[in-house]
Parts: sequence; structure tokens; C-alpha cells
Amino acid sequence: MRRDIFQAIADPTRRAIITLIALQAMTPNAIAEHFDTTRQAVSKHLRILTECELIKQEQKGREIYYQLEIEKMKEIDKWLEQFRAIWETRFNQLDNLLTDLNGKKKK
Amino acid sequence: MRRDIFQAIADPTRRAIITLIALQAMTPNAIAEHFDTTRQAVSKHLRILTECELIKQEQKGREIYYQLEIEKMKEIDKWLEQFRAIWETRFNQLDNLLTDLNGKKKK
DNA sequence: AATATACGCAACCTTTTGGTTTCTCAAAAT
DNA sequence: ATTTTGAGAAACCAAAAGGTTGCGTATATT
Repeated sequence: MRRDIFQAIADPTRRAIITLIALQAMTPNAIAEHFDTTRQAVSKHLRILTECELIKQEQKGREIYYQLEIEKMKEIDKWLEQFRAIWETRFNQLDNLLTDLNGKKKK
Repeated sequence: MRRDIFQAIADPTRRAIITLIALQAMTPNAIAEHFDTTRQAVSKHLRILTECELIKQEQKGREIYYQLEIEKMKEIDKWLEQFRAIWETRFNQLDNLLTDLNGKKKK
């Protein structure tokens, strides 16, 4: 069973859950109300998200509040870093090209 | 058949392919040499990546070079944006807290 | 004490995924 | 002209994903 962040965010429902609880912790029932599935299905998604440590639980009486581990989200950002370097380079190349063209014009 | 970027980058082999061809276009055979699978398996991954427009092909004789569509990668970045806002806010809150503590110390 | 609620867990089912093997076709090499 | 090489397409398969229903248990409510 592969369980990493990229796997976790592949599912659109899970991405929606992440967005939903990003600002405030919620219980499985409360979350399920936002979707067109059963609580159990949501519960499964929550388990997957928990297993890859994207969310954490906090028990309050018989209710369990799920909260986003925002720090973990940075791992995606970290992976993107290598490509960001490329698209910024592309931008710089364009920039240089424009500068060169300007230079030629001025000559 | 769901075919979006998040789905595409969920597979570790596909992420590796993306990284591999990020800097220079490669043929399926050349790509497959880097992995422990058959060319056909790689070919399937390439098809999925092509379908969600993360890569594009360029035919040269009987060889097909696959190249990363770096622009498409920005869509992931775009999704992350909402969370970046949160983790920067958290940082600011911490910053404010530290400032407050400093203020109290100074009093 | 009895009932209702919140939740996780397990069993089960269907569809999707990731892979392999085989086939075909077009371009290159001999 | 024949053979080799690069590559997509199709058929097939095992494993995983995503969902459902049913059950057990702990906490609240009455």
C-alpha cells in the first residue's frame, strides 16, 4: 500500500476535504455533509489522509475533529521547487532575449 | 476515465519521468532505460501524461521525443496557492507573537 | 437504565490502475 | 529487397482504489 502525499491528493474528494478543513477542524459527519457520499466513505479518505500525516485528529468527547497539517503541504511545494527553477529560467531567458533585442535596436 | 494532473503525478514512476525529461526531451526507449520496467509500461505512462497535457511529443523520423510542458506544472502551484496563504499567515502570527513578547520584555 | 449518536472497522463488490505479452506498422539499416 | 529498430495498440491479468452495508463500542441524552 503506497501512502504518500501525491497519492493522497490524487483524489478530488480528498482535495476538497483538505480545502474544507484547511481553515477549521471538522468532524467526519460535518465533512460528509458537504459531499454526495456516505460518512464511511469520507472516513476512509480521512484515514488515508491521516496515514500520510496530512491531517491529524483531536478527540473531543465522542467527536473527533480533523485538522489539516499545513506543514505537510509544503512537501508538494518542495517537489515543485525543481520545476519552478526551470520556469523561472525560461522567464530569464525571455528577459535576456528582450534585452538583447533592445541592445541591437539601440546600436 | 479521470485524467488530471494530480492523478498523473500520483504515480512515482510518472513523477520520475517528469523530472527526467524536464531538462531535455527523450524517446520512450531512452526513458525506459532509466527504469526497471518495459518500454510498453513507460509508453502507457507517457500516454497518460500526454492526455493531461503535461508532456508533448515531437516526431523525428521514427523516433518520438517527449518533452515536459512546464507551463502545465504551474497548475499544481496554483492549487497550492490557497495553502501558501495559510502557512504564511501562520508565520505572520508567529512573527506578531514574537514581536508582542519582545514588546512586553521591553516594558 | 435505556436509547440515541458519533465514529471506526471489517467484509464485500465493482472499477481503475499498472504491468506484461503479443501484434502491427513505419522508418532505417544492411 | 530484406531485416532490424522504434514505437503505438490491443488483449489480458493481478492488485489497488473507492464505494457500500453491517457491526461494535464509547460517549451523550432521556
